[in-house]
Amino acid sequence: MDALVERVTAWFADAARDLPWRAPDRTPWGVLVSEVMLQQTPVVRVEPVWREWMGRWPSPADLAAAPTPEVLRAWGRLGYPRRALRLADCARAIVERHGGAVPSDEEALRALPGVGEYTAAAVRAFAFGRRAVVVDTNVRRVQARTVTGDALPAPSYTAAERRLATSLVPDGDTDAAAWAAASMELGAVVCTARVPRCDACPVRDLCAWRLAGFPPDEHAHRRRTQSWDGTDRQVRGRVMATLRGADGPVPRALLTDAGPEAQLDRCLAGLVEDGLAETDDAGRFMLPV
DNA sequence: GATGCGTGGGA
DNA sequence: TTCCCAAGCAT
Repeated sequence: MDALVERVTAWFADAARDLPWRAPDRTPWGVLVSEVMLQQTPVVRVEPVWREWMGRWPSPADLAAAPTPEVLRAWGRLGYPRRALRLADCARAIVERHGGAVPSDEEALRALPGVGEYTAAAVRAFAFGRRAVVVDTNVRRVQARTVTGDALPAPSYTAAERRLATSLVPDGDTDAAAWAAASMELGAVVCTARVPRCDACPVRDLCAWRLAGFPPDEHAHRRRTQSWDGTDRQVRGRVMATLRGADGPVPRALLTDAGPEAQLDRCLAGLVEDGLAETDDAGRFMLPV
């Protein structure tokens, strides 16, 4: 197991992508912002938004004071706009609870809006260089293949995976943080889900999945292909795109292209409920002030 | 523990 | 074209 960690870490020292939230002048806040934006959203789409965002709101206090419509417009088309609201809530919580400085304690991080097990660990490791068990979808896949010998991890994160991940993390802060970054990077650029680049892998000779002859994914039948066409998500996305692009309040009549009447009303109510939209006295819709 | 939640690009 | 899926979280 040591060889796995050492070699992946050594590989990373050379192969790491040059990302702005990894720059020497990065801040804990910048790291936190990147982690939230990267929740289910690819690096290539996050990078330009992150740069714009950090130029505009370089500290938690800056974002805490930002008007919500500007926050939602700056979030743009990253997807899951509730993350933008939570990030603003998170900024306010950091100001109120921590004097405007991102905490390094994992429990305090976990208590922030939009920060779960993964993000708290990632911020601790990447922003503060401290030891943490950082397990994202990349790490799960790398573990599943190199150690367990499976093509892909189970659909949901298991206790066994957490135990294995914990056992792999080196003792010291520096080594642990390096392993976190390296294992994620390997999964992101080499040990990819669809077409892994095994010839570029630093640990192909010890990979349990390869040594077993690349057995197929045993969970394939359980991986539900998430339908998209006609979903509330699609309708909500269309409504939000319209509201972001509008200068002022939008009459409901201008939103009917988003979906069937009943579904539209359900989605509008949901967006208001979620704090992503508001109505005025005339019943028009807009981004929440 | 299962669901709901956006979006766009690559195979 | 269709399908898959990308640094998860909250409920």
